Amino acid sequence: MNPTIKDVAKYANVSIATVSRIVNGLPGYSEDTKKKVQEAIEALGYQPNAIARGLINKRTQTIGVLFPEVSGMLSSEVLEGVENAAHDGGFSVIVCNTTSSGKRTVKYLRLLQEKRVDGIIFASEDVKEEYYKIFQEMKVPVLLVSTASSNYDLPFVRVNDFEGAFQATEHLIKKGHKQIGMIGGSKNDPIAGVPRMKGFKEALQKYSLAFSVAHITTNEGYRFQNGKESLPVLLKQLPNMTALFAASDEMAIGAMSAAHQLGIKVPEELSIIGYDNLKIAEMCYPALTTVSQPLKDMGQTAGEILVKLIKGEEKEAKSRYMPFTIVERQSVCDLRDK
Amino acid sequence: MNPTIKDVAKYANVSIATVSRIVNGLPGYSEDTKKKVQEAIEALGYQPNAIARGLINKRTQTIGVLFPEVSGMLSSEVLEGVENAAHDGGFSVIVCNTTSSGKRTVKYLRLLQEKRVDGIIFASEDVKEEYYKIFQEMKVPVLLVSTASSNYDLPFVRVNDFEGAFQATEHLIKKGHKQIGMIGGSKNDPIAGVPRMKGFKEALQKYSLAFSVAHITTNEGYRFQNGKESLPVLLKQLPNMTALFAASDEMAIGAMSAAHQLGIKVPEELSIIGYDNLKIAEMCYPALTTVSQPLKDMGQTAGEILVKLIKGEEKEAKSRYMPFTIVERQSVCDLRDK
DNA sequence: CTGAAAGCGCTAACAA
DNA sequence: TTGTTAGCGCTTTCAG
Repeated sequence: MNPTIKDVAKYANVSIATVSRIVNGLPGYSEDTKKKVQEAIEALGYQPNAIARGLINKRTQTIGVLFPEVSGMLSSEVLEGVENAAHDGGFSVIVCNTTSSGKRTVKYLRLLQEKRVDGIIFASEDVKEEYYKIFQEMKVPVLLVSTASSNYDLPFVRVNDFEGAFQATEHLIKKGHKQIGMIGGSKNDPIAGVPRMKGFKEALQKYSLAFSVAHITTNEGYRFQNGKESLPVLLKQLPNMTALFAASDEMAIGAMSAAHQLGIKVPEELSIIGYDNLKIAEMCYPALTTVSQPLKDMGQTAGEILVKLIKGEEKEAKSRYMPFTIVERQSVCDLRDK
Repeated sequence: MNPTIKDVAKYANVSIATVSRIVNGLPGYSEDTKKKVQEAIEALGYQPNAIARGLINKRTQTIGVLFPEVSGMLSSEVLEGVENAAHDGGFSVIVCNTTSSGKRTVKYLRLLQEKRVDGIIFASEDVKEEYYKIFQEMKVPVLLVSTASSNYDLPFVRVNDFEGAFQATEHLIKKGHKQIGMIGGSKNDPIAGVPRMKGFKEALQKYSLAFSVAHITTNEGYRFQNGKESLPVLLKQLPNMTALFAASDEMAIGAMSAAHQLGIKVPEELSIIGYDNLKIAEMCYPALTTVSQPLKDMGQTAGEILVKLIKGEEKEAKSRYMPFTIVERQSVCDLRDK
């Protein structure tokens, strides 16, 4: 067994209260006893038991983070930021992979409740009523990252997707493109689906360019495969398309891959702009021009806000829109050059 | 405050001991009281407090996982497997990002010790003496994933890197390549560095092909940038190289990117084989032929073994070499066709 | 079948 | 400056 505070007290010939004070840096002892106790701690290799502390303090110094997919490149960057902020604030993070399953999410939420985590970060998924109820039961701060809740008032940290999509499309337009298509997400996705399509549409309209349903393909997910399969159908719908906006980098790269196979040159014959700025965006060829979400920063910010909320340094959580930028690489060509 | 076992007992007019028995599925009560208690639990929304349980059971149902970089694509796949296995076994996982810093690693280990985690998974990094000492102090099972310890006897789950590299090289040779180069890792890396270079070298020798220091470039890391910068120097050292083996997918793709920029066609003029089979391997163009490590499986297996060890279902942990395969895609051409 | 009570390791009054 | 003591919420003997 690990030595306990009692062992230390006995070894140093003091009471456990004194040891506790010294360990916690509270006032109330002489330099002399302090030294004695520290020697005892050293000699015994004493480590305070965080579990016992948690029981009494009602604080576990732990937060839970829920992702739909921990191995996704998007999640993992966000996670890194969260973990970093948590660590700096003296918290540990428990990761939960919901796999987008409602049952699993609820199960995890219950678990986090039993483990008495001090706060929760919920990422990239819509908040169902079920979840919201548990959040309320738990009475711990909850923060949404790269998602928002349509139905409930929960603080979030994310990018303005409408704006991001709008500017991405505008970027294409300003490069002289007039026939622009979009590989979109799901119509039922109120977070990454609808707003990005809306941003695309409104950008076209602002510049008086043609827009119809034929300009967009929708997809179940935002993966490579979705993009790859979407390109041919978009091409059929919009034969003289010179540029496209994909609602995710993975889809953009899928489209790029399909283009290669079809013998379509990127960007000479087809310009592509993505969304996310994952690490792969600069690894593919040609390197992908994309809307950069500050993923790690978003995680970090969410973590920091959550920690402040837990510590009571901040009372009301205010939502944050994070700035995005358009990162120009090689996948978009300028039509005006010709 | 959350309701406690006391509240339930009072509500149901029984003792806390009885509630405890029912909650834990132990025998010793009538159907009648069981019903009463369950109603009380329902009515109060009682959730057992895992912290209090942990204090008494000396089990937190939590494991710690340490990665040098949680946002790496390799780490995140392993993490997914670990999380999955842990969850199935009734454990939560705390992630720790060591950033390859010794100090930070030690700090985390201490933290996990204080939090009384039941086991540890240590990934992708060499085990320093400092760490090993803490492992021993903690007296919890430790499992290494995709790494091994040269100095200490710790169970691991990984791929045989020498064999993987050997077969990757052999694959190139069997496709008729004779001038083969390698973009290697670090000479000081006993895990992914040395064995892969050795595998490369011995494969060449087995087939009586030329080998010299000029056939390998070494790198600090295994990143895209390393590969990108390595290609030109390797090309200078080995001007008539027709194929190369990169010690990681990221480096392979970096080399591919550099090749594109130099106007070298892959695979027609230069074949490339990677190592890892990350998700990006099938996303790049041409899709990367590579040595596939079953990353998620490795994490899953490690998680499962650790859980068994914790539960005492297994006494001695045996190390496991996981099978790898060569995934043929489009980045290697067959010279014999000509 | 059920309850009283001890105690897990610690913190925080309250005394001394 | 120090020690005593009462819990935190739970499990687990040990009686009844």
